[in-house]
Formats: sequence, structure tokens, C-alpha cells
Amino acid sequence: MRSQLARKPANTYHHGDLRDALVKAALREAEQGGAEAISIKALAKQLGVSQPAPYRHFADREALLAAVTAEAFRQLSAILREAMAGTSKQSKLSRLAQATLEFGLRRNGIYRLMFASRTVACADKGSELHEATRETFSLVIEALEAPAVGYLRERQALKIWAALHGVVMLAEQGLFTGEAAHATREELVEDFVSETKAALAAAIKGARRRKATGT
Amino acid sequence: MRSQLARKPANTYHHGDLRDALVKAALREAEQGGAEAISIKALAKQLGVSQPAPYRHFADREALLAAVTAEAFRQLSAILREAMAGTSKQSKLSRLAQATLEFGLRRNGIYRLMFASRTVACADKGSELHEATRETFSLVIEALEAPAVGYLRERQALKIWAALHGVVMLAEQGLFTGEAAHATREELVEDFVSETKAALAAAIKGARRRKATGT
DNA sequence: TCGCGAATGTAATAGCATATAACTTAAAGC
DNA sequence: GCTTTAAGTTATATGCTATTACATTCGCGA
Repeated sequence: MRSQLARKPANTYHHGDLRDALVKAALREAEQGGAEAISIKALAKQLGVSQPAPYRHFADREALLAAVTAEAFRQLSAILREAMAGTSKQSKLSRLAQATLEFGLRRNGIYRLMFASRTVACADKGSELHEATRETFSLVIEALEAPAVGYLRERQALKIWAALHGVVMLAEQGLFTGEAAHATREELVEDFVSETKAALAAAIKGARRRKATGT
Repeated sequence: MRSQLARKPANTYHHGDLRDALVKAALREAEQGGAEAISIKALAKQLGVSQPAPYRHFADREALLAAVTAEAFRQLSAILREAMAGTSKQSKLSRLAQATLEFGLRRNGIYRLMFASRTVACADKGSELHEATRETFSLVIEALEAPAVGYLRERQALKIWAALHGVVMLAEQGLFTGEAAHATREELVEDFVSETKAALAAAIKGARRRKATGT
């Protein structure tokens, strides 16, 4: 096993760790241009192997994209975990939210690969990709810092997660630029964060009362 | 000018309305598979013209996608307008929101073309596509049924629009299916709608008070 | 109504990408 | 050390985008 991003040395036959190198290189390509920027042929050339070599590791282009997307989710998870562990005066949820926004905008090609393609929807339950997405979502639930009361947490996690993605989406469409910039993206995210906190607090209170009064 | 979806009759030279036929046929192809399902070659064959004929009407594939996307936005506008004009007991905003959700899920390929690709982001200001997107967004503002107070309306419109798209996105990812179905998509949308109404009412009240007291 | 220019379509072809088949090399296990 | 198998190679089929050079028809002005 050798360094992942390396080209194959000219006088060798085997690359050493082509599968991993392909995923890493593809991720770099997708950074700007998204899935469309990923070309098996180009990757093979880049890594110094023949065109069909990648097919030893991935059945087809879709399989490579799935692996790349899974890796992207793992990277996002790591970023969110780090953000949540931060020491700024903001709440965990706020830090997770702003980190998600930044990821979505700065690495938009990868972001589109993760959330705007059909790759995730087509992933089998139990697959590497499916697990990676569930892991990421579990961080959102964790960031709520709320006790498990029925499905209240999950519902609020779904809501804030959805809202965040909507903001990234509209930002990429340019709805926050020019004359339409009636609010910054960060402001909107912060709005959603505080609404989520309020809704969660109210819902938990309500649930406890119902439980106490036995209705 | 002949029927738009028609194949070119075998014994004729000119199609009659190839540009329009291409857009309509491409839209049909994209219904399920999104932008990837649109192939110039396949469309030409379908319409009974030679492969390069489409290039008389569109500089390249991107230009065709832009035209298709613009048409899709016009169709969405029409659908939203109709929903808003409906007579159900729900509010205009609620009807617009649910109609958007339904559009996003039922015609997901087209939806991805509209919101999850870079086509809109790359559209020039003043272009057919840019105008079509602004038109659609103006309907969201209209659905709020709120007076123009500074940029309050626009801000709330951005928020609900973002939230809606997030819900569609996560729904397509499968986050509402199986064990994770802790809320229906429709419920979440309704949540966002009522939060928007509340926020809007509060914000308008606050703005009026500030104005009255002269601060 | 004739004719000419512009618009629209066709045939031929270059170039790039995915993917498969048949063959080769070297690594790993007994 | 020999064999099995994983991993890489060359050659090739197929499909798509896009361009060039050529053909046809539409519409408009003389």
C-alpha cells in the first residue's frame, strides 16, 4: 500500500492502491464541476494507468460515483464533528449549521454530488454510502442537544437539515446576490437555527406535560 | 408552424418547428432521468431529423438545457398560480407549498434540472431563463399575502422557498422512508408554512411599532 | 412571379467517453 | 517453487457531442 494520490511509477506494473487513489482523485475533480467533471479516462491518465484499469475496482461509473459520494459524506461528518467540538460561544447546532453552509458553498461540486444527484437515493440499505449518510444525519440529531422524546428530535433534525440544504441550494442559484440580497445566507441559517431551538423546547415541554397529566 | 411534438413527415425537408419540438421532447425525457437523460442524438432520432439538425437552434447541449429549464420554470409558475387560485380552505401559501412539494417529487427529474444543476446559476441576467426563475419566485412573495414592509416579505419568501426545496431534496434522498419516517413530508411543509406565517406577522407588527414610535 | 439570400436540414467525420474481451504480469498462499 | 488469482494492458465496439461542407426550401423584394 503506497501513497494514495500517487501516479504509478513508470517502471512498475501494479499501482499499489489504485482504488483509493481513484476515489481521492475523483473527489478532487468533482470539487468544482460536480459529477460531470469525473471522467474515468481522465482519472486513469492522471494516475498513470491504462484506461480500463479502473474497471478492476468499480463495475461502472455509477459505482465509482457511489464510492466518491460515500467518502464525501465521511469528510462532511468529520468537518461537522470538528465544528461541534469547537469552543465558540455559539451553540452546537449553530456551529453545525454554519459549517454545513460553508461546506455546501465552498465545495459545491461535491455538495451537489452528495445531495442533488440520484446516487444516494439509489444506494442499497447497508451499503457503504447508505451508512455514511446515516452517520452524517445522526450528527444533526446530536447537535440538537435534546433528550430523546418520542420522535421529536428526529423531526426537528429533519426540519433544520432540510432548511439548511434549501439555503445552500438557493444561494447557488444566485437568489442572495444583487438586488435580491435581502438577507445574507448566514442570517437565514441563524434564523432557522433559533426557530428550531424554540420549536424543540416547546415540543419537549408539551410532551412532558401530556405525559405528566396522563393524557 | 405545426404541432410541436410531431416527427418530421418522411417526405419533407423542413420540420416546421424543430426548436419547440426539441424543448418539449427533452422535457419529457428529463421527467424521470434529469439532465443526464437528455441526449441530442436521441432527440433528433425521435423527431425524425438528422443528428446535427438541433445545432441549428442551440449552440450546444448547455443552451438546450437552459431553454428546457426555462420552460420548466414557466410550467411550475403556471402550476403554482393555479394552486394559489384554488378554493380549498387552506391558505394561499399552504397551497403553493404543497404544490411545490408535489411538483418536486412527481417530476423529480425536471425538478433536479431546475434546482440542482448549475444551469440557473450560469444564466445571464436578462436571459429567458433568468426571467422565468424571477417570475416563479415572485409568486412565492405573492403567496405570502403580506404588505411590502422593507424587505420583510422577501426575506420570509426566501426562507419558505429554501425550506421547501430542502424537504424535496431530503425526500428524494429517502430520509422520510422506512424507520426514519418520523414525519411525513407534507407535515413538515405545513410546519414551515405556519412558522413562516407567524414570523411574518410578528415581523410586520414589530416594524410598524418601530415606525410608530419613531425609532 | 422570378430569383436570391437566409434559414434550416443532411452527410461525413473528428474526438472523446464508457465499457468489454482477450491477454499479461506479479503477488500471495500452499 | 508452483499455482491461483488479483490487478494491469492492448485492442476494440459503441454512443455522444460538435464541426465542416453541402443541399433544400422559405420568404421577400424587384
